[in-house]
Amino acid sequence: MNRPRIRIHDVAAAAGVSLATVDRVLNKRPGVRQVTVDKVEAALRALDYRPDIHAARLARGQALRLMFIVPRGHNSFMDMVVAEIRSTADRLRHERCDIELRFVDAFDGPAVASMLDALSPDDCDGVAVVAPDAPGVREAIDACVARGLHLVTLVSDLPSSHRQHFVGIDNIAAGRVAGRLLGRLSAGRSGRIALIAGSMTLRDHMERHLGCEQVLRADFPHLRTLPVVEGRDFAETTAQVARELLAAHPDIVGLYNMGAGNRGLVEVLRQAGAPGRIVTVAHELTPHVRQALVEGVYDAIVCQDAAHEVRSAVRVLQALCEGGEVVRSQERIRIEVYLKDNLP
Amino acid sequence: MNRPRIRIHDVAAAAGVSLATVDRVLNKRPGVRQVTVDKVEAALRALDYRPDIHAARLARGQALRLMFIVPRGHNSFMDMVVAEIRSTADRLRHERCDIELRFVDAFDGPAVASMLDALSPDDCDGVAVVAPDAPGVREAIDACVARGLHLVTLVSDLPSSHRQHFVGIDNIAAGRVAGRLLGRLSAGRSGRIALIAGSMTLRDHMERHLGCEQVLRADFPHLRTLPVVEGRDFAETTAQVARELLAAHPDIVGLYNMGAGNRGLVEVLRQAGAPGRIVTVAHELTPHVRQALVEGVYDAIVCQDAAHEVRSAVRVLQALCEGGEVVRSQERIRIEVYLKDNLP
DNA sequence: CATATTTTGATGTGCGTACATCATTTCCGG
DNA sequence: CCGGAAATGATGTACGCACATCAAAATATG
Repeated sequence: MNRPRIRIHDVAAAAGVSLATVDRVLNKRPGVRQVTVDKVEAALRALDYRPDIHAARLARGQALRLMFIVPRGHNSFMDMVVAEIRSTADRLRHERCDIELRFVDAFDGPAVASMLDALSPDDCDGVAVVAPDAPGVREAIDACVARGLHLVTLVSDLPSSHRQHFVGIDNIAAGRVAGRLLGRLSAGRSGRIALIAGSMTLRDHMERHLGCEQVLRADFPHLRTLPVVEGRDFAETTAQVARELLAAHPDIVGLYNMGAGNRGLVEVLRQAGAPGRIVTVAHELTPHVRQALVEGVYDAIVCQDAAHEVRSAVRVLQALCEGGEVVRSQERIRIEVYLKDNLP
Repeated sequence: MNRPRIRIHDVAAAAGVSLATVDRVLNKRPGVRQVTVDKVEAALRALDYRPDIHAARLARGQALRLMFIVPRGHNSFMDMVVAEIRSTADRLRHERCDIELRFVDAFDGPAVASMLDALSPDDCDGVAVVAPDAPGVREAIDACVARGLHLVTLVSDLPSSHRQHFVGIDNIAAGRVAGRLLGRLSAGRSGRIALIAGSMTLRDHMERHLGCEQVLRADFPHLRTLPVVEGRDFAETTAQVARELLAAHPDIVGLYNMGAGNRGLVEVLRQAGAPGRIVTVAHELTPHVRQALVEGVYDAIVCQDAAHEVRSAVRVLQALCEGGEVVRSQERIRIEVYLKDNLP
């Protein structure tokens, strides 16, 4: 069961070459004939050699340098992401991994693109970027990867790019969950479902919308959605549009906020004094949302774990940079559902 | 921002002692005066020294030996736990961490106790045990810890013992979630809630029962629970008691299975042809449960992530054994809720 | 066949810690 | 103030790998 560890020495012996040659193959250094490369690789596979990660990092001497690029600006969820990046950076400083955090103007595509364009392998080994779906960003990502940087997208994906991994959730599925919660929690009543997004142009909000509509149309035809209104992810704007919605449509039985701005929305719902009458579903477990859930102003929250996402991004980048392996099950970000009883 | 790493050398210089003395303090070796110990520890704190984990593991030479003790027998959830232990063991073999897996007769207290009693620090450095609430187990755990072994409980806790950590969920809260789901998903109908547990003597099942009753009584008084029946966590027994329940109580509007045996229960519900009429909530996302959720036979699943629990146990044991730090937020096991739309 | 070129071997160093040994200093009681 | 014990310093080795250098061998080229 517990065979002794395989070291480079064993591989060299098995392949009938010297340590130096195995080293050249392992680190893709030039000056080895193809036949020899094949021999060594065969031995590597046969013995299932895997480098001792600790010895490797120690020997490499230099720490891994990772870069996180996130939107600046006040959004409780992003605040949680940033906080986790900071604390993870703090912890990993002692594990040969330096993490730098850079902010870019919220969803300003060209700014993100030019920040990515400015990165070279001299600056860092890997990048995690919250990628807006804006012109030029995809090209900048592809160029980064072509330059030899390792890159993952975080929270917001750009599937058509060459990013090596996406750390985040499937927002269509998240929208479906929200839709089903609205349908099931509204106890069979008929009426209108109000939909609030941050902006129509945000890919993730639109995907949530799509998923929600899918489920409502298919399984809850007695619930009809109102046109999506935009809260711009600001508390004040969201409060304003929510007030207008509630005033204009007395037959609203459910409300789904696909974006941020929950502080404002919660305030309006509290004033409306309608907890229990309108089923409300929102995203992300920020402090205000949490409070609303406990009070019963919100019924359910669909959520992604910001801390898990950051840690996952770091692990994936480490694996990419060091030629390690990604444990897929560990890196799958869950679509979490919170009721007042399972708050973490 | 990026101060250079602090090494033992720096600490020695700051404390005005030699490397050897710092080493003695760090590794709690004897032969250092208290005043000197204090001096060194002050320097350690002042410089915020943290050992380079990679160098440390490399130097330690010997791999960490962890032991997992889990109940033998067929339970889909435990199968998932075991599978994850195996795959984690496989991965960590190359990271200086050996994991041994031992089985003990399911919930046979004395057997668990004697297995724990037989362990000495020569056998392993840390233990994770699925601890049944049986006579002698608590004492055996306390003795293990007293012997210098590091020990965490997994899935099933023994809060009164000296275990150093519990990896698992709060089952009362899980029961509350189930209760709220039953209440909210039953769309306001009145009637009876059927409750099935594996056994009244299992602490976690009883805790779930407690939580569920709390919520139903407080927030859904129109739903009245039936006495708990035991399915013994076997598919056949569970099917049998479920059949009897459904036959005896035509006014059942909801059913909560707190234990295992879901394969049998699903079969009965399918035959009863009542999907949509009876709200059903169960635990753990095993293959059969998953299928039932997709079909609509089950409405919601309350769940803990077996893979996460195993990885968490390993990380915590590593930290305990190596004097590292436990990242609490990372090790909090979530009470997950699954609908058909957010299946992983 | 001689020379140039490529490929391979031999060998060494450094990473930061754990752990061991032995020499030296400090301390304490008598 | 002496002797023995305790405390501390000095030093070295090992861990497994990355990376570098130079010599030796194999191969290619004209």
